[in-house]
Amino acid sequence: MLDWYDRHHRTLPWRAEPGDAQDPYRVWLSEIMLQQTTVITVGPYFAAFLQRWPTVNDLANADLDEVLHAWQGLGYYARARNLHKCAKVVADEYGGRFPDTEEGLLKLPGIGPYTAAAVAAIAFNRHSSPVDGNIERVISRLFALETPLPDVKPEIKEKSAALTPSDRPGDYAQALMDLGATICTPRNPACGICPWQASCEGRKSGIAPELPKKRKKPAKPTRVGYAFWIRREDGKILVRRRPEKGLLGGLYEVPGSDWRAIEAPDDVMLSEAPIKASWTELDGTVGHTFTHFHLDVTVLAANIAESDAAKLDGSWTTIDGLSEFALPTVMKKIVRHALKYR
DNA sequence: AATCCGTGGGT
DNA sequence: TACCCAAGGAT
Repeated sequence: MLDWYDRHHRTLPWRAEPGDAQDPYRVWLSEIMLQQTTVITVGPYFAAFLQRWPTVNDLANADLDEVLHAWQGLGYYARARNLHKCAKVVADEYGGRFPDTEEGLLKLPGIGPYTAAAVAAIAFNRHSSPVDGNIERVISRLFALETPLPDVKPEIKEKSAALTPSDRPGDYAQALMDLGATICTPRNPACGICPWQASCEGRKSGIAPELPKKRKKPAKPTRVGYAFWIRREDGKILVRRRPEKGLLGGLYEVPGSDWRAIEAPDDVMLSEAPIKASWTELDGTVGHTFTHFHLDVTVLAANIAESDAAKLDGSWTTIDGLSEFALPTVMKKIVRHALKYR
């Protein structure tokens, strides 16, 4: 496997050249960003973070709002909140140095079993065996494990750990992930060029492409709601910061109603507007899909007097000034819709 | 243990 | 279109 890795070595922004020492900060930052996120998506975010905050101490000294702003669009925003929290812990309690063991790393915010093992192996050459989605796929196929996820996870971890060599465990882990990303792919795996084809039980029995088995996910429900596009006399728009926990926590939003499974009567929705006003319903709706539900938002627009605006909580901003706020993708869509139809 | 938590690309 | 999937973690 390491032979294959050396021959097919991918140069990635966070990966040190062969023989060079790894920077734990870069390894950690990349691993957090790569959680449930593709390499191609992470690239520019990683570069921007590294340029703006070259060390963990720099990141620790940033404001959370700055970090969320730099993270906007990447999703799973709890990662950004925990990233910042973790940087502060490392800077303030660990002298700016990451713990160099799996157990030590596991104690830090935002670092779970996978990331602790990955950073320990890649940054500190510890004999750890991270198991991500790629490695779950590779191992379940190699041993033809037909038990569905997540039940089979402990068995995968056991098999994977037994295979991990003492020499270059970090490169070994990255090799397995590269194998899963480029050859042992979810669909149409390229078994013919796989370095493990001779010993792969899944290939022998012809079930490799169907593994790992997973339980079917429940269908996503649709929720509906209103967004209130409120324009002050000077043309500025009202935005507000969402609570720090939960969906899109800590990011900014165009004020809105609750998002409900069933459309509520107009008077209920309007009672949730920040202010009484003469609303104009804009054409069409804004659709967005989150992890566990679809959302359809209707945008209501109103111009309000300066005296009324003074009663409202939030921040008033010009259209251009919106770029200074951390807006999740659904809110960017709402802004675009409002500007198009208003 | 099961649920919550984003987004963009591929098929 | 409607799914699936991606270097998962917190509660």
